[in-house]
Amino acid sequence: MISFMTEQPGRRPDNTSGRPRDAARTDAILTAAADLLLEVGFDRIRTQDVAERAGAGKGAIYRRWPTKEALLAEAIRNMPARKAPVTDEPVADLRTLVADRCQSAEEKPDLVPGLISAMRADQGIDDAVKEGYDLSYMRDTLARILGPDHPHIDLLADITQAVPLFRAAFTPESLDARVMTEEIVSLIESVATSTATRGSV
Amino acid sequence: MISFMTEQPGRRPDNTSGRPRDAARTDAILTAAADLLLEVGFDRIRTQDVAERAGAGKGAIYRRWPTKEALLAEAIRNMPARKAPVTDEPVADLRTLVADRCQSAEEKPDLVPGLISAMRADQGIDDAVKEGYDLSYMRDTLARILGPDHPHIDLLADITQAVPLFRAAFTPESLDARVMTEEIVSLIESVATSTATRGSV
DNA sequence: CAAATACGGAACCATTTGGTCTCGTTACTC
DNA sequence: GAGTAACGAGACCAAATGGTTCCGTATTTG
Repeated sequence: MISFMTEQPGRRPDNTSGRPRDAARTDAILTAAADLLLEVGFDRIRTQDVAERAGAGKGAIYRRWPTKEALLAEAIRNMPARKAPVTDEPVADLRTLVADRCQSAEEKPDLVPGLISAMRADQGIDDAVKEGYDLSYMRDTLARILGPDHPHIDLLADITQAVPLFRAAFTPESLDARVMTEEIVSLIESVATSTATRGSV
Repeated sequence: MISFMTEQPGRRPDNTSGRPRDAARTDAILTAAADLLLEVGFDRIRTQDVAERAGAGKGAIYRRWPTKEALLAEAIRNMPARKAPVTDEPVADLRTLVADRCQSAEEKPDLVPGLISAMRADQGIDDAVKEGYDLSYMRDTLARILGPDHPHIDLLADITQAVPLFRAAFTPESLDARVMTEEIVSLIESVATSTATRGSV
């Protein structure tokens, strides 16, 4: 998480005089941006929409961020990171993670496609998204099931993200979160069985 | 493949008089649109670009299609369908298909993200893409390896499409087509082994 | 040859939208 | 209280671009 700017070059030469920035406004704007990101996707957000939802004026936005992309990049970085549950049942932990991913794809189908679209249009967005895209929590969970050196961990981790995204975009009719979760977990169990049978590397 | 319009309501009440439409122009426009689709992705195509590349005027475009989306929808439908090779080595056939998919993701990383973006903006594009999205060739090949009733065929077929797309969008540094091909084929072989060991359903 | 329509090219129009500016007001420091 | 800057709201500006129209020309039928 990156904190909002406390000073802006050329705008606030003397930060002791005048009415101070309202931190609550900054927060409201970031929250509005994040909400819209989830609801309609990046490419359908207009600055006017963000301002209205935050109960703010566009001036309040551009006083804080130089461009729309800078605002949304910060909103993206502010989005909460996933954390992996750790119980003594690794497969149950995996199922929780996969289910979460599948549910997101089902309930907020516009988020990731919108991000893909935005990453193509703006380098700052591209950086922000890639920076936040850390699948190590998924790889760790898979490692507990398959063993730390299993050759398919990276691919399986990507699969847990890629398949829900893909189905949301191209075959929304096969996007039942529960079914998809079981398909994916079942596949991973199958891989685990295969390895166990043959003996690991 | 859908043929171009031979008559337009309100535009050509009498199709025997006047200079006829030039079929070569129609073709050049569709080709230009398809090329741009592969090169820069849907959302960066401007009608002016299509016209220039086709050596045509914008008038020639709008004489044939009512909107930009209609033109590009037809260009999408015109794109050649994949066909599955069938030898007596199903795994080799699979590798060919997967490699093709991975190479596309590597060489034309803007196509599919651009389509996703465009599907969000226009229903006609959404229809055209989904109509052309048939993974049965991949499922057939997988069925030859895993058996026709294997429970993971649908998921694995989606994986062959989704993972290259995902990596192209989010982790381009891990987008080596050869490596990715082997990862995916190896996973599928692993699943096949697992099934064979346990006996099929 | 006349009528009709397509052609490329360029000017043109209309809409959308990111970003700026202004106004009257409010909240802070000195 | 004086000075300064943030606030919401809305007018405003500028760029991009989908789509139309017009021009002079070429190609068809009759």
